[in-house]
Amino acid sequence: MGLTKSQEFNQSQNQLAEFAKALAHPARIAIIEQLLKCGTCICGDLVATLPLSQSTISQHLKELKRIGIIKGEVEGPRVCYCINEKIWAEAQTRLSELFSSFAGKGCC
Amino acid sequence: MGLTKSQEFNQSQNQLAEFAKALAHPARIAIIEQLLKCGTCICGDLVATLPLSQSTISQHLKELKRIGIIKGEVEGPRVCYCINEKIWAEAQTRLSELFSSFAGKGCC
DNA sequence: TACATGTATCGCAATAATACGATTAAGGTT
DNA sequence: AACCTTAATCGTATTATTGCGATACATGTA
Repeated sequence: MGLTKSQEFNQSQNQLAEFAKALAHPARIAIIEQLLKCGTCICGDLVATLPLSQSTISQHLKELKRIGIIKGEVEGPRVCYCINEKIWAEAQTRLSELFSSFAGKGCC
Repeated sequence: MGLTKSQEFNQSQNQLAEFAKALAHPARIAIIEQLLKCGTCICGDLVATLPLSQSTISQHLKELKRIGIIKGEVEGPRVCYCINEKIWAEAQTRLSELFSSFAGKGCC
């Protein structure tokens, strides 16, 4: 049917998938990298840096905001974006839990 | 246009995005969790566990295999899947690099 | 060889994501 | 108020992803 059956999986699995989805596009990786590096930036900075239009970047920012990874603060006519420390740390924790649960049992 | 402009981003960004994409669906999280827990399993095990059809699960396995996160070994009539340690470790390294590069500079 | 088991692939349908131009909105500045 | 700057949203087109049934394939077993 083409409808992702999220409701058939548990909350932990869906949350992990959401965090991963935030990182699942090179443009969003680039946005996050810039935020990590600069601490803060406005949409216009990203438009100047990335090979995408303003509307597309705005859309990616919206998606990152929806997931919670970043937050934006209105600052006059512009919006200042930065990493949402709390959610960022949570994503880190959840993902590293997943990775570290590998016991290296080897293959068949 | 709808065409992801991967070629406009660097290899590191694309690779990170690919690793994240592997984890960006609850079904694939569930598959990976089962592999982490059991060490190894066949497609039929997953079909018994997950709320998805055999063909859909086979597709997710194919995607995970394409990215390299898992590998499959033919074992008689069945295929034995397991985590590809090397790639798994690389994904872990790359992702934790990203997360740990946060200096906590705070927002505007 | 005929059959059973387990997996991959094909074909299709539907939803989701990506991207852009144009427009709207919101906040300063003159 | 008129205008400029900046960002968000709308509308649309295109590609990607998800999902399933049916079928093909591959490998054992009777």
